[in-house]
Formats: sequence, C-alpha cells, structure tokens
Amino acid sequence: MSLRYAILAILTAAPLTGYETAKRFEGSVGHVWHAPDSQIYPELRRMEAEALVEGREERWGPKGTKTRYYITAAGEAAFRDWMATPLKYAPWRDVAHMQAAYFEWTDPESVRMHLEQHAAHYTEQIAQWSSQVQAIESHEHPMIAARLERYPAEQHERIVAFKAFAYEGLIRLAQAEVDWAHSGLELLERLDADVPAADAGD
Amino acid sequence: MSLRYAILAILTAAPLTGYETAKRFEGSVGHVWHAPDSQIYPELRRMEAEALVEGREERWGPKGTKTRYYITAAGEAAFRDWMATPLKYAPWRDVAHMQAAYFEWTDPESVRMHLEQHAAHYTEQIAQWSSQVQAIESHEHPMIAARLERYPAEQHERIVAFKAFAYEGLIRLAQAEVDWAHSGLELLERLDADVPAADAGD
DNA sequence: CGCCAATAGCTATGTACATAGTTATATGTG
DNA sequence: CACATATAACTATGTACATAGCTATTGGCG
Repeated sequence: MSLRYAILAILTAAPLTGYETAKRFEGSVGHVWHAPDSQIYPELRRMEAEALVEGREERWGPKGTKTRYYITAAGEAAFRDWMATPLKYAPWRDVAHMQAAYFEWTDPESVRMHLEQHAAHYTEQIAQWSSQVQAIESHEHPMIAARLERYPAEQHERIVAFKAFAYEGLIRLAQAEVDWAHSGLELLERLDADVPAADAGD
Repeated sequence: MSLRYAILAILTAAPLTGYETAKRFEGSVGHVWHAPDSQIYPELRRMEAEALVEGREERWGPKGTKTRYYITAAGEAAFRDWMATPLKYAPWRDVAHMQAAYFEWTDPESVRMHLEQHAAHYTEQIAQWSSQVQAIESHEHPMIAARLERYPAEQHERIVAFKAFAYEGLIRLAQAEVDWAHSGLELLERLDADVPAADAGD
C-alpha cells in the first residue's frame, strides 16, 4: 500500500503518464521509492477507480495516445491523511547482516569478498543519493523544479529541505553500512592473526 | 530464498523442531532474521524433500509427537555454497524515509510525531540488539552455548565474533536512524522559526 | 482437578514484489 | 529511408511475506 502514497506524492509535483511514473520508480537511479511496472499500472487504475487520480487522454503523434494522471482533491486528502498517520514498522530483515553472523562457515577470502562487495554497493548508493541531494538543493531536480513552479514561494524552503532531509537519512544509513563493512575487514584481520583458516564443522 | 539459508544456519547450532524454529524467527525479539509460520513449515518440508534436512520424530508426552530437524551433509554443503556466493542487493525501499520527503504535506505536530516515533522505534531496536550482543559475548545466548558445545575450541572466537559483528552492524543502522530523526526535529525547529505552519497546496 | 499458557504443527487467504516478456508508436540519427 | 532507442502501455507468472486462524497435546499453577 505504500506504493499508492508514493505515486500520490509524486503527482503532487506534476501530472505524469504511467510510463513517466514507472520511470520515477525505476530501481536503478537512486530514488526514494521503487516499484515494478506490474505494480504501477494496476495501482494507477485502482486509484482512478477510487477517484484519487484522474486520467486524461492526450494525443501522442498522429496515431498514438497517452494517459496523463492528475491527482484529484480526494487524492490530496488521502495523501494528507496518510502523511498524518503513524507508520507501522515491519520487522527488520537484511540478508547481508544475517549472512555475516555465520561468516565462520566460509573461508576468509569469501568473507573479504562479501565485505568489499557490501562496501562497494553502499559507496555507490551514497554517490547516487548524494547526487540526488545536489540536484534537490540546486533546484535542478525536475520534480523540485516542478514543485517550486507550482507552489507559493513561502513553501519552497520546506519543499526543498524535507527532500534533502530524506536523502540525507539514506546517506547516513549507507555510510553506516560502509563503516560496518570496513570494521568487518579489520575484525577479519584480527581473527586471521589468531588462527589460520580452520572452518567450523570440519 | 534467504529463509532457507537462515534455517540451515540455525540448524548448524542444534537440531530444532518446527515450533522451535518458528520461535527463533519470531519478529518481536530482535533476531537477525524473521519469517512467519506460513513460510517456515512448508520450507522445512521442501528442505526435507531435497535432503538438506532430516526430520526425526520424537515422543512428546504419552500421546504427542514432535519432529526434530537435523541438518544433513548436503544441507551443510548447500549452506557453505551460499556463504561463498555474492549477494544480490535489492533496491532500497523504506517507507519512513519516503514519507519524510513529503513532510511539507502535513502539519509540524504530525512531523514531530513521526520523527519521535521513528527515534523511539529504533531506540527500542538498539536495546533489543544490544541485549543480543551481551548474550552473545557472555556466551549465555542459547544458540551460542549450543555452538560452543558442538564445535572445537579454536573456532569459538570466530563463532562469537561474527555474530556480535552482525548485530553491531544492525545497531549502527539503528543509531543512524535515531540520529537522523533527531536531526529532523532540529530541522523542524529551524523551519518553524522561519515560517509558521503554511501547508503546501492550500 | 481445572484452567490457562505453552508447545506442536500447521493452513488459508490476500498483498507485495521480482522477473520477464509483449505490442504499438514516435523520434532521432546516420 | 532505415534502424535503434525511447516512449507508451501493459500482462503473465512465480516468489516472498503478512495476517489470521485452526486443532491437539502437554505442563504448570492455584
């Protein structure tokens, strides 16, 4: 159900086609939410059925059409309601930490590979999210530009500040993951100095 | 598929019944993985069908029975294979950070409520995970005790160190979330000092 | 002895997500 | 003009997870 509010949220910036919405939720460019097409198109239709969005058909070239979705007053109200509703926190679940708990079941080279991969992954995330923050703060991010055009100037500071704040939180998490992986490499060195590779269970 | 390896992992400490396994994966007491019963029992059966575990029936009182699952040699091999396999990182997805990006759509009291709830949630997680670390390092954690009884002394340091390491990573993440929420409360104060509660879109 | 909670073993149902693929049209470039 | 990529709109299928509930037996406590 979070996808619904993520869609409503981006429609408060500007109306979008299904394809543009899917582009915003593509998992590879550092956005704050993700979803596959197979969730997005049906959800847009359900929201349209509930009058949270209104789809207006536009011409696209001489023979094509596209549907652009506008958030409705009911959609804004639903979004505001959700924005005032306490969140339900799911239990934490993370494969990398779970696997790390059992590193004694593999050789130090594999442990090193996992930790280096983990650091590399989150270093890349930091780069992606940092570039989002830069685009937000410079107002060059297209959704920011759209919002600043649409809403009165006295709201601009909050609009920009909260998006930067959200990404800064993600960057903090990613930095904690990088630091944790590095501390794991140090732990590995300490453990290797103690006992050479004697695997558990052998 | 991660559940399978989480189950194999805990069976390397000691054989468990389905119910005991489900207890280890209960979402409310700070473990490193979680799963509902509806996943655990079918997965145990699939793993038994694939000879990764062996279920042995035991008597339970005069009329009851229980099945205790033992990891097999094939199960250990599959677990080692997974422990040496690079992980696939899913795109990050987190409702609290997504919602924070749009805090301008609600009033400062709701923003404060969200941030305080976020800090409280992760403060509680830190307490739970810290108590896991204490139990691990004091060797009073039942799974640790089982492992130290089962495996040779030269492996004990690694067994303990890697589990503590995994939880320390989770604690770092939780601390980053608490710090982020606190920095959000500070941001909120700065924004409130600038402009009183003018909501976007009104 | 009765009652309640724990132990034990599940299933049904629905939602969220991953992956892969499809057809049609438009646009830009060489 | 031809070709490749982007835009546009999806669906099919399978896995992961959430929630709620079920029956049976044992054990502890008042």
